[in-house]
Amino acid sequence: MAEVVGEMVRSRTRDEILSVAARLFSQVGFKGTSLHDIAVEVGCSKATLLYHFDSKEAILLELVAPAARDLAALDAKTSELDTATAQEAAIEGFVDLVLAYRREVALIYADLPHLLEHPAFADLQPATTRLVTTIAGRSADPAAQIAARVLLAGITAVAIECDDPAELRPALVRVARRALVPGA
Amino acid sequence: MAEVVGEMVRSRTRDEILSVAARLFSQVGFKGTSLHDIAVEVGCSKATLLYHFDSKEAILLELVAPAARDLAALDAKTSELDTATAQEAAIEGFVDLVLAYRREVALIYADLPHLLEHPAFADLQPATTRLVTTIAGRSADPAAQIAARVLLAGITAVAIECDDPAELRPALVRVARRALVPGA
DNA sequence: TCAGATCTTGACCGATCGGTCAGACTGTGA
DNA sequence: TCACAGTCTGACCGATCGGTCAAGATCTGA
Repeated sequence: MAEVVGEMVRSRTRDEILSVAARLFSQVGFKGTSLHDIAVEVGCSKATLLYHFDSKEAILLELVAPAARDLAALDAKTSELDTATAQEAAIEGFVDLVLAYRREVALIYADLPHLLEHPAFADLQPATTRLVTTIAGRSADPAAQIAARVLLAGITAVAIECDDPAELRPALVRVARRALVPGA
Repeated sequence: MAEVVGEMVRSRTRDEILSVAARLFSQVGFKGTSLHDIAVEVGCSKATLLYHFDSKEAILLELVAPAARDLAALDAKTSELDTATAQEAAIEGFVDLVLAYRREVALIYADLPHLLEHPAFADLQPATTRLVTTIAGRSADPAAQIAARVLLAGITAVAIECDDPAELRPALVRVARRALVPGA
């Protein structure tokens, strides 16, 4: 029982560090946020941050890992479906993912070149590329690929700014279908 | 004549500073780029950079000013047109603008919150908002507004990565029309 | 009560940051 | 030749950065 309480106490500081860091990283960027900034908002010291995390970068990596993992899972899932089903599932799945992970996606978006250097995210780019292809209806037409990339980037950018995911979801799915699905 | 030669010499270093800074700012961000980084690539000293520009921030502001100005001009131009003509002109004008200023748009994109604090860019957000409305066909439907924002952000993101603007232009215009224009 | 584990911190570190300035170099026109 | 303007720079500045560490506080189980 005491172990559980200990875990909860430890989790509280650690979770608060992640929460504050996520907010600051998405507002002013990874480089625009200092350990000092995070510590002040959490109400602890820089040394506390670095007791819980190996480095500033480790905080970022821990924040974005779940979203990166779910992106890879979505890619894997849609690879197994036929073209039309996969396109629909990819559109809805992607919209749901970016709405669920708005902040994390903002971090990935802002620091993609930097994150791509990290081994943990080596598959991020290929997975994204495959997802683009799926959303383009597996079309070889360059215009369809471009359209898919426009919609993915646009959905991401708008989702990031969003306060009401439930209201936004149908509109995002609709604009993607309209732009990408034949006869939509 | 000597004045002209002097102008050319002065312009050369200054232009090179802007060119290198634009590339570095768009690759690793304003905060991710140091005066030292820029100086090393230009082949001069930090003091030379600050001889030609008042500050690091002044370099950024000078880089993005033309694009911001042309965005405002596009907004002004399309405000005077009827809805359908304005929508089409705004779509094409916006695509042309982001293709012409890919790097500068990347800088604006990455540092928007920071830039919006500067008086010179106070109208950037309102102009962008009006452009969204124009591209949405001046529709009051929130879904149309969302669709317009998705397309603007998506076109911007894809244009930034682009190597061949001439090839990309028709595809960008087409996906915007398809997503936004009734009966397209 | 006490040893050990966990959490926290102030002081400090080397490195880098944006920026300044006195002085040197170059070019020019009188 | 020389005064002046324009360009450039090395050395330096104060501030901030990411990170370390010895030590203290707290909690826990025996």
